Amino acid sequence: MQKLKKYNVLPDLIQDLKIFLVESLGDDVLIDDIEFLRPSDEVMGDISTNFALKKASKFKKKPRDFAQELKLIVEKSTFSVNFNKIETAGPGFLNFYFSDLFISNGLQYIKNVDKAYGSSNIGNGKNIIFEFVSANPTGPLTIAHARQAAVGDTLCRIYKKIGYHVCAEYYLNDRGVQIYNLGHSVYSRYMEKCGFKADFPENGYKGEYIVDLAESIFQDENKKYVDWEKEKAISAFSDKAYHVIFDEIKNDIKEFNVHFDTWFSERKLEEEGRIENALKDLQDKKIAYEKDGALWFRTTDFGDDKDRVLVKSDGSTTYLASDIPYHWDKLKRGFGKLVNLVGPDHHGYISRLKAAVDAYDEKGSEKLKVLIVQLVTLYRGKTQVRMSTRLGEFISLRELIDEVGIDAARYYFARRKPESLLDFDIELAKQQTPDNPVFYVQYVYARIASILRKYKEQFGNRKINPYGDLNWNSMENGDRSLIKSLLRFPDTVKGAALNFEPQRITLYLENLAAVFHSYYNKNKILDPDNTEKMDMRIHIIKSVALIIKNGLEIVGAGAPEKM
RNA sequence: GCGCCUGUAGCUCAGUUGGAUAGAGCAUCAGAUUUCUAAUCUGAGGGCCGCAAGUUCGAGUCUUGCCAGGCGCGCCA
Repeated sequence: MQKLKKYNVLPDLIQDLKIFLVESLGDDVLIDDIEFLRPSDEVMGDISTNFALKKASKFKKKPRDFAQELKLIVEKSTFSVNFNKIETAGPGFLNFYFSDLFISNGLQYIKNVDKAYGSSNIGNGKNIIFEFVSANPTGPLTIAHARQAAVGDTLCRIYKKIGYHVCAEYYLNDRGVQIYNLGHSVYSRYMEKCGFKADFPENGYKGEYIVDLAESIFQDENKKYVDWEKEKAISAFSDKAYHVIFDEIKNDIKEFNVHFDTWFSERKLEEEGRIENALKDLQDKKIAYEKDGALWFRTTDFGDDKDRVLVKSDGSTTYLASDIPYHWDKLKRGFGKLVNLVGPDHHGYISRLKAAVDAYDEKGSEKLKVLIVQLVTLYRGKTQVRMSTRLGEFISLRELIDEVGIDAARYYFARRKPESLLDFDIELAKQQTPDNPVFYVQYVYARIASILRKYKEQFGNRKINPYGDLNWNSMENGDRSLIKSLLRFPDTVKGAALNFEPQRITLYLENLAAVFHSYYNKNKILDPDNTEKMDMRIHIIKSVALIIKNGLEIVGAGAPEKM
């Protein structure tokens, strides 16, 4: 007699079942032909396959007959122990219902691996780099940056979970015309402060923070710079200003629970001569040429609709000129996948960037994934808040953290598909009403924490059954449904990662929370008259709490013990 | 004009990458607490999935063409 095949994790069961079916059916079937999905309704089973429906014609059989054959094959196999029943249904679906053995094994597995539950080794240690935010250090981060930060950080956490070696990087534009504008703006405010009439730059930054910076320099060094030659002073002010602003950016990002591994400096790229080298390289390869006194990148060779300027006729370089060696550097560092999160205004830039990486590596553009993170439309109640960094009108990340709170903000940003526009009503978000789904999810954790406190208080002296000795016979349908929700977590993490869709995590959490709250209302957990059931349920809700906490952590929010 | 995104309930959005009877929250209405946290739960109403063709056993999902909205198309960043 063959040994029965027991499983702990859903993906493993499905994978082996596919392999088994391929072996049983012979050469004509590929593993990718077989697909398992989740029926829309629980009464239609826990997992189901449409294989019979899809391939019946190939086997010259009627779909329902074919499904019936498959049903018998699995029933006779060593897999049958994982299923309570298998049924053919509809036009030719085959529906599988989990056995209590599979369900209880699954729960036991969650308990055993604890915090690692949901992790997998799909990435197999491959290197992936996420570049996001990368805002110019010329002003505070806005709410649009906040969304990018939240989405990027969450994606990084998800990819770590599925076994990738992840690098989160911030590309710092610490040179160039915007940094000059920043210095010039502060210089003008400083000169005004010192009683001189100063010309404010046309594209200068008009925010109040510029005045504050000038004020602070005046406090520290008084009228020291008044006699300096203008350009020299502006250069000094540029340096001072961007360091102060960049430090604030770093602080805000850290407080927002967002982690960067590396901060890549454009200025350093220039100082090391790598921009120049890259341009020379392109010219040697004849994919850059001079025309009208400028240097052009022949991006049309790579599918762009027109060539792009690298060096302007005034001798200064464009962003693209720096981005080329920067992205080559990413490839040199051994990243097999480059993910860039950018705003929708950079959309036209994608083909340029693809050309840049292709110029270095034939497969460069396959490795590069540019994810557009859409804008946030901000509301205060019904009124839309218009934003412009240069005009100094915005809601900063700092204000967002202060007003809305980190948990709610992070959760809110993770909740929507990155490429969808997001309406963010500050008034609503800061009200902390039940409208806010993060509280609904966090409440699960707080409720369970409360039950566990009470359990310890009332039954703390009781000897608790070792986990393996739990009596699963007392499982009811409510228990089964709740555990089955828990078994979906690993696949959810995988799907969120491979599709770059963090909202799948929050969606899962809200669904799990709904299942739990409903369960809570119907089932008494602490029941001294039935300690076997109580022990079992304590283990179930501990696992629920574990996954809620794991899930919230992925989106950067916390799980409070009390609310 | 070209390109990208979006269009699903009154509102905000899901829809597991082509599956079975299209879902949830809010709002509206009707209920639930001698009980572990009511920030909760149970139920009801609410739909031309923008429109029209096509692909096939099967389409909210894929293709094409329209319609509507948003954004981008510089020797700006």
